[in-house]
Amino acid sequence: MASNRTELNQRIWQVVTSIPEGKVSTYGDIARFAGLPGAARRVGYALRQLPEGSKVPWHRVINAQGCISLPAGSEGEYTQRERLEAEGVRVCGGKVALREFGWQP
DNA sequence: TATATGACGGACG
DNA sequence: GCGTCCGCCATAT
Repeated sequence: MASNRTELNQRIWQVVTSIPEGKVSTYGDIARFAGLPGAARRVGYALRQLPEGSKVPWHRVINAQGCISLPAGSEGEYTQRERLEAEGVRVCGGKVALREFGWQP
């Protein structure tokens, strides 16, 4: 058996990869889909460990408020915003309209 | 074993 | 709508 850490990361990444292009999801929802309701923080921790060049569309993951959780002005925040807009997800005032782009299985 | 931390979420005033 | 506090899970030290 691999460590829980590896399995949970794999499971979380799997869910994130399942998000279709042009849609976004929240940490809490992902945690729920991964079988860990309430472990939103754990999702953030897993995404933080993602290596560059991973095929995981981590930019489609935002917080329940529809905002990018990364520090404003940081490289990650910039990259995420650019990628979302490139996929057709409109980011107004640093916020995303979950009513329209929120992905639900 | 205990304490602090984190790309969070929800409740409360 | 905004700022604050507490709870959740796993990891790191």
